[in-house]
Amino acid sequence: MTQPARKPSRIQIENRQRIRDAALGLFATHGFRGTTLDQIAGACGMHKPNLIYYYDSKEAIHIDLLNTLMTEWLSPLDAMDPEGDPLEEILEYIRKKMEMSRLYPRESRLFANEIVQGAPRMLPHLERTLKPLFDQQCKILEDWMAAGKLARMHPAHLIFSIWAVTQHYADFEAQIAVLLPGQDRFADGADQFVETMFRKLLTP
Amino acid sequence: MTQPARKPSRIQIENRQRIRDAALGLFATHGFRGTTLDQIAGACGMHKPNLIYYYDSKEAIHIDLLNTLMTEWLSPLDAMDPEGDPLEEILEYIRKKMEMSRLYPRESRLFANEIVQGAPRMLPHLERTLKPLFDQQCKILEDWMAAGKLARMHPAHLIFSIWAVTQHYADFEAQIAVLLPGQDRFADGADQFVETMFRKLLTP
DNA sequence: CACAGATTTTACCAATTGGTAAAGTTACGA
DNA sequence: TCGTAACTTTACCAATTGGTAAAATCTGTG
Repeated sequence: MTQPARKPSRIQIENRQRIRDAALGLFATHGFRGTTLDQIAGACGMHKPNLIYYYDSKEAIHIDLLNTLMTEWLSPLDAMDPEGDPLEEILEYIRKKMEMSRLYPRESRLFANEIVQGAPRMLPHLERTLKPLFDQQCKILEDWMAAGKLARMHPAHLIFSIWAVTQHYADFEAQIAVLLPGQDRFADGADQFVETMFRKLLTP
Repeated sequence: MTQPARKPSRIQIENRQRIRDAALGLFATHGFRGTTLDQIAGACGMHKPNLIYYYDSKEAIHIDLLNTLMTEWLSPLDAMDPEGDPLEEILEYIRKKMEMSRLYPRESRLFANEIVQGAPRMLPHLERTLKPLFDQQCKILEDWMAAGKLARMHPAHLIFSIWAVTQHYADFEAQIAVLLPGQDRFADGADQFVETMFRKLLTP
């Protein structure tokens, strides 16, 4: 499966990174089929066959991106502490998600693309990795609500709404840019709005 | 621009509709470049050159879909009445948006695809059609807040959050299906959660 | 029915695209 | 510094794809 085998050389590490970086932006905006190997090659100053030297196929690049995405993407959710202050734990999670939309919009859009298209290459990942984590966090939320520390609501839909609102700023950036022109979409009040919104929702 | 010219015959009307219906589903899930004319032809039981008989090009089909989408998509937003009860007007808008996610997920995903990819064919539409309507609705919201009928908040971000949460159920359906398996994603409590969420947020 | 125009089908084409073969070049340890 | 393995480049290919030409067929109307 992996191609040149054993110890990746310095050049291999660097060039694979260059390829991933170029491919990430292209896949995120044009989708998998909308991106050509020539585009990726051009974006990272390499020749097409050189890509295939580092990755078996175009699909292999995509899969590699989705794999690394999956782990890094979920880390903030994993960090919620059942022993911490419920409201602050959730608000901190929301802050991290907003920061990710600001710093890594390409990753957010890559994920959005994959899910909108029915998650053809991610369904197993979602089942094996996301689902258990999701269930676990739902349980934590339920316990907090049962203890009266949070307003009662459907925990799954709460998580969905957090994902929806925070990722919207990355995924629908083009639309927001039209509707709030000239403004910094984040500095402008998005963070404050989102924090206020969920604080109001969650306070018992 | 338009091809066969004057009065569209019965057959033309029917077949264009068949083409649009097939293309909508395919564009929504595979994106523009990820969809082939052969796929569209196969999905509506026609031959490829027959599509070109009714539409000048693949792009013409896509543009036609986006045009009709744009008008139908915005109609619920347009229906908000400045004279009505603020909370009920907004909640009714939210209900309509949830219903649209339930009834027309393909349209929602087509729109999402287009925006995630930077709205290459919709930017003018967004500027000319959506922006004025958006500004007008923001003004209405501001007036309601100034009159103390709604909690004070940034009206633009309020609208974004409504769009984000309601469209999430259509656009991320594949993810939700994994996380809430076997359940009807809408009947299960999405509507109730969303209504409660925004009622709590908006109540002064 | 007859027939003109509308519609459908078959055969085809040029460009693009993912990928390969193999020759050339570079980096690096002995 | 020399040789070999790692890396890069050039040329190429088969399949796919958007689209065309034109023959075949169908439809509605006088």
